Amino acid sequence: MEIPSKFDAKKIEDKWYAFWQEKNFFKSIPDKREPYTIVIPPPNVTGVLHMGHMLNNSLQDIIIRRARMRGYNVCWVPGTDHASIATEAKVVDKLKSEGIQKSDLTREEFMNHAWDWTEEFGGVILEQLKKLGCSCDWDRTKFTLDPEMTESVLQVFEKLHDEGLIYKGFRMVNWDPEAQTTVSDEEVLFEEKNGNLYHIAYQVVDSDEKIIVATTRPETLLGDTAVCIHPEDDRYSHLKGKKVYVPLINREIPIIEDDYVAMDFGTGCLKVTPAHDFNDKLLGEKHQLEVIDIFNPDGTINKNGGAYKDLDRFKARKIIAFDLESQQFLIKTEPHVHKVGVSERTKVVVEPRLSDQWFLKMKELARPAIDGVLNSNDIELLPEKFKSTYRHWMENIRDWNISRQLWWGQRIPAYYYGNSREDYVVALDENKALEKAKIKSGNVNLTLDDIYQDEDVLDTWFSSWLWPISVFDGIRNPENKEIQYYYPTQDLVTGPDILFFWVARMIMSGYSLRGEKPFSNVYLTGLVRDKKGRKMSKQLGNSPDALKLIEDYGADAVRVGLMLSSAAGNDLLFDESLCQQGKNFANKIWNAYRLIEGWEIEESLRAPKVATEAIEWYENNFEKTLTWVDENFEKYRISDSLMSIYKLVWEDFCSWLLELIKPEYGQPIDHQTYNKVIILFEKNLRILHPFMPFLTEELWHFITNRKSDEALTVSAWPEAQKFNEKFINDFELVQQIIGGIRNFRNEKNISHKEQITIHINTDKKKISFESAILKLGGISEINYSIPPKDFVGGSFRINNLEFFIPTTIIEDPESEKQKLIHELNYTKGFLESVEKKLSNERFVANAPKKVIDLEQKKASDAREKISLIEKNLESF
RNA sequence: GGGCGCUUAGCUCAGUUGGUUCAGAGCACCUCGUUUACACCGAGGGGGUCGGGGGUUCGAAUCCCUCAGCGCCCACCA
Repeated sequence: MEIPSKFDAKKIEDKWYAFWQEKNFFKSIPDKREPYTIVIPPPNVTGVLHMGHMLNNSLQDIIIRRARMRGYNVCWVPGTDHASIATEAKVVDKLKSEGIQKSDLTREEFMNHAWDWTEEFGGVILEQLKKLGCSCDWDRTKFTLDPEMTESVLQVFEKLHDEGLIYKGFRMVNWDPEAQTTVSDEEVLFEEKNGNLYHIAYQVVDSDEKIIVATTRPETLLGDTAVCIHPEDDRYSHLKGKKVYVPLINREIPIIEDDYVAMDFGTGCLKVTPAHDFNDKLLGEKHQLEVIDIFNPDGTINKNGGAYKDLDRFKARKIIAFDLESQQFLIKTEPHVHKVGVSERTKVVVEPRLSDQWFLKMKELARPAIDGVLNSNDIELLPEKFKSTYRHWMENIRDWNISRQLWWGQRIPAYYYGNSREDYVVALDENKALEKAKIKSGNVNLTLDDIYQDEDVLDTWFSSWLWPISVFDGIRNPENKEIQYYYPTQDLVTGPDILFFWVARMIMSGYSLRGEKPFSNVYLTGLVRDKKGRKMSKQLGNSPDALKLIEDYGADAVRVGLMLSSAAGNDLLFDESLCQQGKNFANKIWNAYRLIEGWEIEESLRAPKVATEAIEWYENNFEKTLTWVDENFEKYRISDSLMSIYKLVWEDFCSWLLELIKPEYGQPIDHQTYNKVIILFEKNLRILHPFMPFLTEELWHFITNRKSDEALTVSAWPEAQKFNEKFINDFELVQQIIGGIRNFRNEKNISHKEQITIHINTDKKKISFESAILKLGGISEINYSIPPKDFVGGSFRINNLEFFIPTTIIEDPESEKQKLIHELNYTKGFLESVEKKLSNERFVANAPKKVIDLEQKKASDAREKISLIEKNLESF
């Protein structure tokens, strides 16, 4: 068979992926084996693969593939998330481009459009994951809006409502005027903005005096219901109990006192707008102030704004500031930098707004979740540094606003039957609701026409927080075989940005709904950043096209590139050159096989010593590396694992082992060596497979004709064996010696083709791996003796071995001498420092024996070296 | 404002309880090499007072204090 010298990933990737699927290697059904389960962090159904997905799905696939090879019943559940606000925004945009306004549509019409959209774009990202090589059990693909998933969500809503954990509250929430929905606290980003601090004069009623209030939002004065001063503020004490007029609208409002006011900020006097500010709301409640809402849902001023009605909030701010100034209410305006909350999705400034919303009480749910992660270690959270963040958040957790004023999502299963906001029941469908309503209202004559369902939908996270349970139908059928077998899952791999949105909430739902953790390990990856350290995002346009990367470099190469750059839990600065490195590595492995494959086998030949020794060394070395790899996997140090395999294959296998066993040009290889090297190559493929599934599967099938149901992907991960460190150490010395010889050749310009003889200053028995030195050093003969007096040549030292190589190039004796003197002085200085240490009584008294022994060995080695150099110097 | 973390070779980062091999790796760089697997290659090499300062210790990249720079999370100072 003719193997091309370049590995072409494109030619093989689809073939092997189809093969794996056809053979159902990724499929899992409960059996007697131990399960190994991962649920995918479901990407947005209409999303496309970006670098963050590539990173965490590569990681999951590597973990999954290794587990599969280790004999677990591996189940990786894929799926997508309906991402209510993001998807709805996309659909609204699309409709707008077609000249359709959302407000023109009925709920049902809009939903049809949204489903069309989902069917058109949904699942694209899952196809992309296949390109990356992800070995999910695709038959299990779930969507958070699937009917059974929705049913699970609604059941949970009902259950938590019945337990009193879900309640309806008239609360101040973050309102997104663009999307016209509430957003959770976690979806609000604070941005520093340049604004103004307006000093506004409020006329005191029945007095000539004015009181100056500082505010950043003059338009909210339309909703002012008090002015607040600090009770101990002498500047204003005479005004206690008086009233003021709100400028422009001349409404009378009281002056109240509260020590919440900071006397040293602004004028020490605060205007209170309970409808539009979180603090003012609290003040309002405390002092029983009137609440005047001045905004429409779209952020324009409502009828309470009088003359300013229908103005956009920012326009209103300008006009009111202008009016204040022209009517001499505005004392001064100073620039002021402050943080403003913006909606994560739409980037518009959120408006604190009072409205009826549904909430989930979190305090009780948080308790076991805190304990499980921080005390009992039931769940391992990695990297450790996130534990303190987690603790901080969980201990200060606030109730979760789970309602959204959107259509795309699970509609809240609350049905109203009366006029009061409390006249509602929670039920899974309207018939059940009707029955409940009849009972609750006492009115048996109610009909379906008398009840109507809540307009809001549930926050997306209210479905995804159930993900590890709901994908196995563990909500509706808690005792089913699947959930009992697969739950709790093993690992959760995701980005740190959704630790609170999602991870913490899954932990809470797991403990509270199943009484058991949802997963044993949480591994938070770093964020993928560009070379300038910016987070890769669509907005910035700095994220490379994930699919193009796979196209250009091959999936294996991209996976390797990502893994090489991602240290555990640290952010990674992604650079495309890392994919090139991955591609080079793939090509290297490919060519290693090409070399082996090209050898002609001669049955009658016996294995040369150099080959048997080299193989023995490599076998030990392999086991040592494998042990290290396994250890690192346990710690989720995946990139360290890969790096050690990378070095094992490229350096140890290719540069050392293959070079040592390679037969002379045109010569055949012996049967025994050939078989062994094939076995070793195959073992390399096994441990490479999780990282580079396509290439390794291809090569594995090259090696021998496999049966049709055989595949590397379901072969066994090698069991790490005991190894003999002595082989590795001895060979290391030999590597140094060969390095010394090569360096000598380089310096002296001796071609590698030229065979040379060498003297070593020892009459001891031969050095281990002598044959390796002969072969790779290009040495024709080793003499274990110092060279004769008339020797012409040079020398170098490795440890305390001195090597003499004859050369016709005569060194300048003076520079040679200077070099020796320099080395002598350095060694003497070193010896001095070691001796000083050894003569320090406190060192000898305190340091462990091991350390002292080492220092003594260093000293004696140094002495030996000094005498060696001095002897050499005598000849000058 | 509160909390957490980072700063080690040109770049990206390892460095696990302070003690051979602790000053490392990969990439990049320089020199040499068209050797019959691979130039997506081979051989060799240079490069860091471990952010600054102070302390603890026989011994510090590692522990403590402090300063500087950077990042993240949380938080309603109008």
